Amino acid sequence: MSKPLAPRDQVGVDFSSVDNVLALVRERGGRATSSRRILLEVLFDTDAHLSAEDLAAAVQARAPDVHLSTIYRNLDDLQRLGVIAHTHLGHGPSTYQLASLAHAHFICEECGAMIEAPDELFAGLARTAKDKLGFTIDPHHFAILGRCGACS
Amino acid sequence: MSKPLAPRDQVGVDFSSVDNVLALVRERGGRATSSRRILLEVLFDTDAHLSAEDLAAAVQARAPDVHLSTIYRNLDDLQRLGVIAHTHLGHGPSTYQLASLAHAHFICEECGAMIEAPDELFAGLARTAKDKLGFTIDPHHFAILGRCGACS
DNA sequence: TACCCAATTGCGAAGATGTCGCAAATGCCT
DNA sequence: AGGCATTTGCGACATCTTCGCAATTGGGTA
Repeated sequence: MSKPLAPRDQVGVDFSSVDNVLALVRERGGRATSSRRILLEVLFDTDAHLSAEDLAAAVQARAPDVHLSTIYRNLDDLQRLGVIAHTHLGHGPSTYQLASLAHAHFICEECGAMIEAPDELFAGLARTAKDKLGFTIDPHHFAILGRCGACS
Repeated sequence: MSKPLAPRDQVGVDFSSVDNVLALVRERGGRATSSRRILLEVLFDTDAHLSAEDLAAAVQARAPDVHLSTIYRNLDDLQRLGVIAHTHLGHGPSTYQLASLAHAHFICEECGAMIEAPDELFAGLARTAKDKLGFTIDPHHFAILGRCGACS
């Protein structure tokens, strides 16, 4: 399970449950290991933005020997499958969540407040960037920094 | 020279030359050291996006003993004065440039291409974020990721 | 069901980037 | 020229992430 999943191969793929994802993992030559299953259960069970360390702690609550590096490797694998995505919320560690939950973020550089935003907000920029630069933006991967209302 | 410069104190401040900046440094209780001067000369002399290591290499070409940590400290100081700004271009180290040159960036997640963009492009998003979220965006600090025309 | 082998894991080391403490050196004011 | 606060060189440390490697394990096959 090492190559990225081409978009066309994802047609009809169902990421709606841990078992479905694990079935996909096997289809791709991967193994349904217990650390993988527990990690997925944690991810399916939250809508928070968790760092690799957070996830390791949650997984280790149920399987203490799972190593942080295993978490990182599984996160990479699941990301290549398109099941999860990671986001950079300003400085600090990356955070991970189910790809289906992806959305944009505004982070206040002063107080650190995070505002989650619907993609519609980026429709205008997406169109302009496409028209003027030929660039297709991904508003999810990196947060937009600035000042929140309270701090500005 | 440890406190940030309040915006009102910047009225009329002239950052247009190394000597002017150094004069400001002194005004604020700092010293016009040679590592500071050389670093500023390097920064004034390029419009590229240089990492701390890049800058250290450039400075060390003229003063071999300047340590990387000195570069970091001087960059912090100059940033607090508002002379320079740093930008995150996707993964990898921060890059630094004169604040007067600041602009937005689009980075292709596939090929790494960087497109520099005028701020006008963000006018719509800036207004929408302000209206709907009370949030004032800083489009310079973090790049917008996505796919360039060639890769999408 | 036992076997086999590639996929995965635990573990520690190492890499990348940035920060810090401290004693020595150095601007700059008088 | 002297005094002293600022700055510097240097190495250690902090944080986040990746990697090498030998041991383990999932799961298809006989």
